[in-house]
Amino acid sequence: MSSDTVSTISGRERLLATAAVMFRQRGYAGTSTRDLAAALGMQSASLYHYIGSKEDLLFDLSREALEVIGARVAAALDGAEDPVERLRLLIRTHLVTALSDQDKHAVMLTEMHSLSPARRAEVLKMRDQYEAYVEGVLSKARGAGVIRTDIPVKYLRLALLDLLGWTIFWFRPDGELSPNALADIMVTLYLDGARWRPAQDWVAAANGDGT
Amino acid sequence: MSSDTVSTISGRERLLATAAVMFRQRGYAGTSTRDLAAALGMQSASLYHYIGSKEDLLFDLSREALEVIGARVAAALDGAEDPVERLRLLIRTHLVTALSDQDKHAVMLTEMHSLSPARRAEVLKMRDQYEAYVEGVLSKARGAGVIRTDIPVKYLRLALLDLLGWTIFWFRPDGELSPNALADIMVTLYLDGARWRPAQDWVAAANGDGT
DNA sequence: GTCTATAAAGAGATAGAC
DNA sequence: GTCTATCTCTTTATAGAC
Repeated sequence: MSSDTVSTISGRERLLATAAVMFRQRGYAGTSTRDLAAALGMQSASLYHYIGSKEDLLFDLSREALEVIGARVAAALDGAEDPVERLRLLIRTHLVTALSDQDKHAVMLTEMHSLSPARRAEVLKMRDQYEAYVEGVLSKARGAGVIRTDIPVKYLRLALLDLLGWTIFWFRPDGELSPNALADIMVTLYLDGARWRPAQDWVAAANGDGT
Repeated sequence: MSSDTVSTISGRERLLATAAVMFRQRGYAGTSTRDLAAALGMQSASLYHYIGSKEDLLFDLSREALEVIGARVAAALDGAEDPVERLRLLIRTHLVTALSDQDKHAVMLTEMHSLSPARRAEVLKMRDQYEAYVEGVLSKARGAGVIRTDIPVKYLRLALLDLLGWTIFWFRPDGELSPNALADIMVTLYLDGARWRPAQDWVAAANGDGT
C-alpha cells in the first residue's frame, strides 16, 4: 500500500465507491446512470470518461471484492500451521475484510445476475476458487482430527460461508460490536455451536498443541 | 387448505409463481412486464387484469413468504415443550418451508429494496416480528440452561438466521441432499459446532429430559 | 380474459464543444 | 474532465375493441 492510498482518491475510485453504495441500496438495475452521476455532482455523460459501460462498474466491483478477500485471507493464513488456528484466522480475516467494505461485497453477492453471461461466469469462477480454498482449509483441519467427520466437508464449507457471507447484510459499523468482536462470536459459534456445555475442558483435550 | 389447492391453479397464482422465478433469476428491476408476460404466453397489457402494478407482485410475494414461514414454524412448535426440541423444530420447519418455495423466499430476501418505502416498511415489520419470535425461542432455551450464555442472544439469533436464510441461495432440489437431511446437518452444526468431539456423552448430560 | 395500439417517461450511450 | 444536446430503445401503464 503506497502512502497516498488513503489521502488521494482518483475519480475512478470515487465512482466505484459511489456505485457500490447505490447498487447496494437500490440494486444495479434500479440505479440509473443519471442517479449515479447526480450523486457525484456530474452529468451522466461524464461517467463515460471513466467507464465504457454501466456494467463495467458491477464487473469491476465484483472482481475487486473477491480479489481482496482472497488475497487477505491467504496472507493471514500464510505463517500459521495449526489447523484450528488457520480456521480461526480465515473466519476473522474474511469477516473483517468483508465488513471493511460492506457495499462492495454485498453488491457482489446479490447483483451477480445482472452481469452478461461471460462476465458472470468469470466472477463465479473466482468465487468458486475462493470457496474451494475455504473447503481446503476445512479438509486439512479434518485430516488433522480437529473437525467433525460425520458431516460432509462440502456442507461444513457452505454453512461457514452462510455465516460469513451474509453477516454483511445486517452488520452495522456504528453498532455495539466491532468487526473483531463479531469475528470472535462467529469463530466460537462455528467451532463449538450454540449449545451450553457442562464443562469446556474437552476443548483443550481435543486441541492438542499444534500437530 | 381446500382440496383443489394443488390441482387447480388460478391465473393469479400462475402469475405470482412465474414472477417469483423470474425476479429471482434476473432481479425485480431486471425483469420487464414484457418478459413476464412472454413467459406466460400473453401480452404485457394482459397482466393488468390480475394486478394493479408490477410492484404488487413483489409486495404480495414478500408478504406471502413471511406469512407462510411464520405460520408453519408456529404450528410446528405448537405441541413441543422441550426447549432444544423446539429449536430443532424451528430450524427444520424454517428450512423445509423456505426450500419448498426457494424463488419466493429468495426474492423476499434480496429484492425488498425495490418496494416503495411504505410497503418495504410493512414487509420489514413482518420480518422483524418473525425474527423476534426466533429470538424468543432461543431465549427460552437459554433460560432452561441448554443454550450458551456467553454470546448475547441477539447474535445467536442473527447467526442462526444467516444459516437458515441464506441456504436457499445454494440449495439445489435435485441435489444429493433432501431438505430434511440438510436440516439435520444444520441442527447439528448450529447446536454443536464444527469441531470434533472426543466423546459426545456430554450431550445427554446437558440435555436433561425436558424440565 | 386477452388483444392491439399507444401514451409518457426513463433508460444507456454517443457526439462534439469547451 | 465535464458539459449540453440528443439518439434510440425500453419501460410501465392505460384505452378501448373483442
